[in-house]
Amino acid sequence: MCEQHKHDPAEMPKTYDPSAVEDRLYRHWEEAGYFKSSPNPDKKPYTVVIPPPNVTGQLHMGHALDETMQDILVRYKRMSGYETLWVPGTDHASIATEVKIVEQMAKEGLTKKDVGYDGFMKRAWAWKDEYGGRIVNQLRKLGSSCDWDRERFTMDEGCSRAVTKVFVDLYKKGLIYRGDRIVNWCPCCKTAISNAEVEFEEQPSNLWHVRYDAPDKSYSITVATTRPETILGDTGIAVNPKDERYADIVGKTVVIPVVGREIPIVADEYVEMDFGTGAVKITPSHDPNDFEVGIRCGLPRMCMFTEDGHINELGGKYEGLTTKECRKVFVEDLKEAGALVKIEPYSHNVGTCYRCHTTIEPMVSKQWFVSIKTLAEPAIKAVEEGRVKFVPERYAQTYFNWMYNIKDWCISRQLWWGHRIPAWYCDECGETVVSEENVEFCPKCGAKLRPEQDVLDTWFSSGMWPFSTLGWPDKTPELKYYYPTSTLSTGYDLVFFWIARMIMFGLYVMDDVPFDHVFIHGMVRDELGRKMSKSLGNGIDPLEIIRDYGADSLRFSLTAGTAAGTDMRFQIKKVEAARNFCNKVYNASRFVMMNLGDGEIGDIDMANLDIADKWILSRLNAVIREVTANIDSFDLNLAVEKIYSFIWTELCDWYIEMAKPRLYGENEDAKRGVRAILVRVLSDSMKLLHPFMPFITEDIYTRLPGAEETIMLSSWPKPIEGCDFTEEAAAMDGIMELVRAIRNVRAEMNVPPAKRAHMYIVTSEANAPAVREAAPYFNKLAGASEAEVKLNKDGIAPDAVSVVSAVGDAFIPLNELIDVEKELARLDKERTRVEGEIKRAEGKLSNQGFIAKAPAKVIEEERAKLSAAKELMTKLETRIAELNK
RNA sequence: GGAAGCAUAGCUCAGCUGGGAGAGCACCUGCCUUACAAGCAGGGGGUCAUAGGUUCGAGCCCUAUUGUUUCCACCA
Repeated sequence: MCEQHKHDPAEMPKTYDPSAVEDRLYRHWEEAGYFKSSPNPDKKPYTVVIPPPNVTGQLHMGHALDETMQDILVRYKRMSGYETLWVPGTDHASIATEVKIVEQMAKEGLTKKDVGYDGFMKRAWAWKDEYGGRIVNQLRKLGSSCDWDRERFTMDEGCSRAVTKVFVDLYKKGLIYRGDRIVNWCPCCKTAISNAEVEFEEQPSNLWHVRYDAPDKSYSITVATTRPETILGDTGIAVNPKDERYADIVGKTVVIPVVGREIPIVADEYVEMDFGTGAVKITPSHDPNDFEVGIRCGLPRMCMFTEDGHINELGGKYEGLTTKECRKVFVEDLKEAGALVKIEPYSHNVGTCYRCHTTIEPMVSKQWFVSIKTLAEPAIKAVEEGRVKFVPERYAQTYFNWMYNIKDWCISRQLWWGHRIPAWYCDECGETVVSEENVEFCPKCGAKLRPEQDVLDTWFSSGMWPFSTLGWPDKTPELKYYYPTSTLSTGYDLVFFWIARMIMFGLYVMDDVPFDHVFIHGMVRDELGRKMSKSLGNGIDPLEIIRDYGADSLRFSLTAGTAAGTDMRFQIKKVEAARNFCNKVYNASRFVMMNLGDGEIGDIDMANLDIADKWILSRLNAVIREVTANIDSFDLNLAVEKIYSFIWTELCDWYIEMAKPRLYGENEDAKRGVRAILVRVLSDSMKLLHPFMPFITEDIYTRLPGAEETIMLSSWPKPIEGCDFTEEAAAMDGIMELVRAIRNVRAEMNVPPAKRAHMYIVTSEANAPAVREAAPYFNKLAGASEAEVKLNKDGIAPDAVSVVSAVGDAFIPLNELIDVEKELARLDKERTRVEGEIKRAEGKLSNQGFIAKAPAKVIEEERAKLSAAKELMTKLETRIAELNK
């Protein structure tokens, strides 16, 4: 027995120190192989793939929240008997990582050109090797129970093969094509990006009204534009075909001011007659709408910008200026030429790059696209049919909105870090070869092929994450057993980027959804509700919180008090509250272990339970049921709050106090009984809490007698059979209410806490057995020297302080202390409260509608409440009359 | 322009299928009661944004309004 106590509880320090526990336990778990999983036909699988963090990233609060959610589910399912696999890994994060490497090189005065492709890739892999392990170790600090043997990287051999195979397959089926389209161009990253990667920011600007004259000045037309510099690339002016103002000049030409080029006036439905002047300049190469108009009206394209956002050689004297500089100069020139009609202040949305926040320049260029509608259709259906469920449900709506309006996906990036597009071009005959294998010579003409330089959008590979990590394209046992995965947890910001792509690829490649549930959480904001960001400097480092308070406290603070899917503010006060809870849990367990004695801790002796025992066991059963149901429905906040209040209030504040008299007493049988219950209740509480606070619960659990090797592989608690003592538990609740009432009176009458008093509890025949059983607890809980249970008031001094309650009345002769005025005031307050209660209940019961339509159970409860209240009122009035005598 | 969320105690937020308003922190009072002062006991504090509606009954369902946040679209 004694050796089960790994440490002498008396030597346990008074406060819990997570730093002494967490790293040691994690190392032990990992070494013991508790996180490992392999296909097991005897069990149902539960699979989670981690949203792979950027390989060079650092752990932030968003990760902390995300990993905590996943670890809670994974640990819960593992304890519930599932074969549970959590696949960890990292994302190469093409553009994000490349931006960082370019920045790093800039510090050395180097550019990509200077180091060349090979030199750059060498640096990139070195960077990956240096920082790739960092975030993964930070995930360990949180307690994440991932199977680290299965760690993957989006650019590892297997994932890369998956990417190539899917690309080639889509190409062969005609679902990937290459063409000149208008794309979002980031002049800073020097690459095209997808629509999803553009963020719009409202910026104050102007609406410049510019007049275009006829070649012979016989007519003119004025347009309004927010981007005057693109006038250089104008190839037409468009008006609405119904617009009578311009009807007679449609088909004629005007001359671009300053530039001098002649362009046609065309008619297109796209133009709104009542916006601006009703005439729009058309720059097909630099505006998505103009691009479409250009196609419809047969206007030529003129690309004016270089890839780094400067005016190119077609810009004449403006060549070499940035678009911003050009705007300034060109507007001056327009003014000088007398073509600038007016400048109107105008605020509008400007597209920016989600990585570097540089203003996006829409530009026509040759890019690769996924023909997305074909993939989107089954993905929409899967969610409509509930094969993928969003939690909370409303995010399915967000998903549908995006999917219904989805545009072809630009997947090529003019970057180096990423999966190279498996395409080759023949400059001799113009052939394009797409192949899984490297090809050197043109199959048509035999000339040497030129390989594609572009890489794929990073989300192309992460979209395959749920199956590429399980071995696809190989037919692995893992793929067969673990796919589809179970729950995918992530923030709502990734619904389009990632979730949608995974569902599309999953259905296309695997012919099955990638996961059953998408569990969406919100963003972690700072104390003032602002986004945490580098520029604001308001980010809070989870690792610092872990260092100062422990991972358990961090996890608790991220879980409690926040509903799923909503943003939360990070408050250090919440972490402190969690830390205090850890300490409470720790001290409760210290108390239990200090009082275990030397004998063996047996099973709960069902034949010798007293009313307090029955109460706590009933409560434990209820909490087990509720917490289990809450986790099953993803209400993690409700679950953890219930465990919190069960442990703190019911176990610590009440049951442990009620256990003390027996533990400190002489009766060995009673001691044995109460010890068994304490151990069971504490042990089950630790299990319920374990998914949320893995470290402290393991630390405590493994010290308890009868514990298994580790809590994380122990079985999830089930309600104890035969321990739902409805009546006794209700009676105990009544007694607790009486105790609270007595404490209240003592406090209000300023009775010194140390002052003990003889008490009489007058109760009914029906309640007497329960009250008799509970009588000893009044000593400890209500400051009684003795509590004498009686069926009437005979022999009780008439001036004793009285406390009335449903279960019985307490009388405390404190003659020297009683203050009749005060006592009357207190009773009067009580009477007002009870009066209200009677009025409310009577109101309900006299309502015919209520009687006729409310469920019988509700009516019955209401009747019971009314009679209890009336009984109380009688007692109160009697007492008030006595005192007034 | 479209959509969604939020509005509950001084603060930050819970409140599951409608049946007597909760937590943490803060505040007031009293306690070092041999698990815990990071604690214990007691207390004050809310016409649940506003106006209607449905219902026997609404913080919860419906409609409108106001405020607020976010997402999507991007009419120059």
